[in-house]
Amino acid sequence: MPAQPQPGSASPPEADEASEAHGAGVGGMAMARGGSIAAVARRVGVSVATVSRVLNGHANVRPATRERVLAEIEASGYRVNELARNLRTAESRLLLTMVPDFGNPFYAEIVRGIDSVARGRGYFMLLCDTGADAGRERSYFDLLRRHRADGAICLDPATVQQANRMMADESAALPWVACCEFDPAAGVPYVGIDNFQAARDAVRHLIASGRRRIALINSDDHYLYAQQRRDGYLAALAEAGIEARDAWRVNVNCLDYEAGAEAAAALMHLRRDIAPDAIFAVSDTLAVGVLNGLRGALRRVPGDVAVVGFDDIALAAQVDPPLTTVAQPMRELGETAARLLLRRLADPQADVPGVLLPHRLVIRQSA
Amino acid sequence: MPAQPQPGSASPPEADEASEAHGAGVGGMAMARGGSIAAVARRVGVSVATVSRVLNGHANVRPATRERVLAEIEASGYRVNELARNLRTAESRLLLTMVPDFGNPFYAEIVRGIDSVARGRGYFMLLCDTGADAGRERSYFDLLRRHRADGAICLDPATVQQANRMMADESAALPWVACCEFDPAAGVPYVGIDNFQAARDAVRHLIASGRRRIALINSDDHYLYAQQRRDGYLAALAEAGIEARDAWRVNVNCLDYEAGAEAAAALMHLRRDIAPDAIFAVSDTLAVGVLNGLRGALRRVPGDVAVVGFDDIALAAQVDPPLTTVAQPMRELGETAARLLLRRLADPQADVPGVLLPHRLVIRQSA
DNA sequence: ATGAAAGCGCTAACAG
DNA sequence: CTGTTAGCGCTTTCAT
Repeated sequence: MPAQPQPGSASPPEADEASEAHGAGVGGMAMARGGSIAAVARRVGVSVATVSRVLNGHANVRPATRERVLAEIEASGYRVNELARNLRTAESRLLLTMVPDFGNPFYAEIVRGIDSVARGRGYFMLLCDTGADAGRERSYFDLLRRHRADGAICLDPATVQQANRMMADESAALPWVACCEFDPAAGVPYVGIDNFQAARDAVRHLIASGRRRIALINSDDHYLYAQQRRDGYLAALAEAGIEARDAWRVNVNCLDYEAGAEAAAALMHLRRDIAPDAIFAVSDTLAVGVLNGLRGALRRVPGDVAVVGFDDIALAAQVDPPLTTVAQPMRELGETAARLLLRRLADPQADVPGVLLPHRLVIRQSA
Repeated sequence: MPAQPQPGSASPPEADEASEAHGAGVGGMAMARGGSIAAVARRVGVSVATVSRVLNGHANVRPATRERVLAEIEASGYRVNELARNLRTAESRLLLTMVPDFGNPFYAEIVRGIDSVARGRGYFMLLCDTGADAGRERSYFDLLRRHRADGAICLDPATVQQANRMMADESAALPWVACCEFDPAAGVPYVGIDNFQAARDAVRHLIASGRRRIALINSDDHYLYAQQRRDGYLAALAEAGIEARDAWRVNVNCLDYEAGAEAAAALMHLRRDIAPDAIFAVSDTLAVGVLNGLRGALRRVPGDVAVVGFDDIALAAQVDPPLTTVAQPMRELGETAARLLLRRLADPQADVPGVLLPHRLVIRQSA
């Protein structure tokens, strides 16, 4: 490697370059150490094209020239201005992720999966908590149209449905993928699990262990995933010849602990002969709340009431008793969503498939 | 409002505009409905400047003209290209948030606070999980230098320290604020709590309720916040005349449930006469793990061992027994961090202060 | 292998 | 009140 000035002793860039077209004055953008690509080019004595080639690792640059450019970049601390690059290449290299609530560990883990593959492919993540401002005037998809992000992944069931509804044909044209909540008929790439089967598996387990009065704490029935899980629940009851009582079904509009605790408390107020001896909650956070609500109602788990959750977040193994739950491959869900989106971005023509990932019933001690 | 074409019947934009300099061909950027600002201007019969003025709500546009422009924008579905705007205005309107682990509800809630004020001021959030790729070659602060984000908020203690160390003077020059982990001497704006006091409060509570053999499960002692909490712990013991045993202090390098459970199990293996009758964990996630570890060791909480956590995440109130903990104003921490950063961005000269927010001991049933 | 030059779409002087 | 115009810093033909 050629001799270079020490980083600490690097001369103040541009200090005496009178020919600098746009100086480091107030408001100018070239205030960064190293200035613009033009400044680097001039100092090295090559053209901006050459510097650009070096920057982007193009092959057709003589090694000696490349070295000189690299040395100057190193010495001056030059950094490419991605604002300019983005305009020129017409891409932001940002992926928009819409999540209903990243306080929920389930979503947090999916987001992690997205982040990991995105970063590996040179993209960063724009994160929007859709629950943060429900009364928003504009669609988050506008961020795509305004070129703020190149593509989007939507984890929010409400937003997924709104998208499928509001932009019947445009929806499929925009580069986005639905994650967890999806409508195969919408023509939008998606990744999720077989919610019907998963719910049926859970309820079958409850039935197999002798429970007959099984309650379902579900999220809003407007959501497809909620409908599918409800249907799986009903199917399991039906095939066991158990009459499904309306009183056993409660819908909550929020998946937090309190909602689960309240729902469980309400369920325990049912007449003694129809009071549930099992509760299936469609989210582990809900189920943890259920455990708490049951404790408040002086019920033992699983003695008096068995509890099955959904997702298998890390917390599920920590509570008392450890939660039996339907595991979703959260990490893979996020990774797959990102990969599908990236594939779509690489080739807008490619028709990206919908993919279903396997779920798994994890039996611990709550049921 | 003047008559406008229905959205559904809007004519296909640019379809027959031969004079379009850069068409909607492959690779062109103006493929968005409505084309570029120039296309809108031409269709309305005004200059690009006028359209830009309307777009940006500048006052000096005749109402009639404004209406015509607005109508065309509405009809064509034109959306401003933020890539171009960003280059021109030299700002990305993105805030970078670095978090060590957004699976931890503590950070998730802070991030929410950041997101909420950022969005309210027209900024979006670039979220990076610093734990995701520890062996990264480049500093996340490079994202600032490359103009990928206008400013940064760092929630990761390791990254905060690295920043303070690696860029002694440059650090203070970059627009960023430290959150939760901070060094007042570094000259970097920050927001956090008084960790020393908070820890002392927690341990004093334990002592006041008759505990004498108090263990501390702390994070890595390299972190300032860990040192401060340790000192608060030691101070409380000292003022009560309790000798601090080394065996009572365990450091973990990860704040997840398992780490807490393991630490608690280890602590319960101590000789009977020095086995702790209380455990103070510096994070609620750790404390929840402790509860689990204690259960495994057949200890009762708080009967045999009292437990105090830190943060007061929503989960704290749900576990059995409900966790006594030091509450941090998570939401406000995030909001304040964002506000400090935004203030710095609005006026680079302004010297933004460090701010300490109040903590509060929440007494539930674990201690 | 290298350079000259043309913009990407937008904002903001400046001029009228 | 409106238009003309000069770039923002970069990538990328197209020449040489």
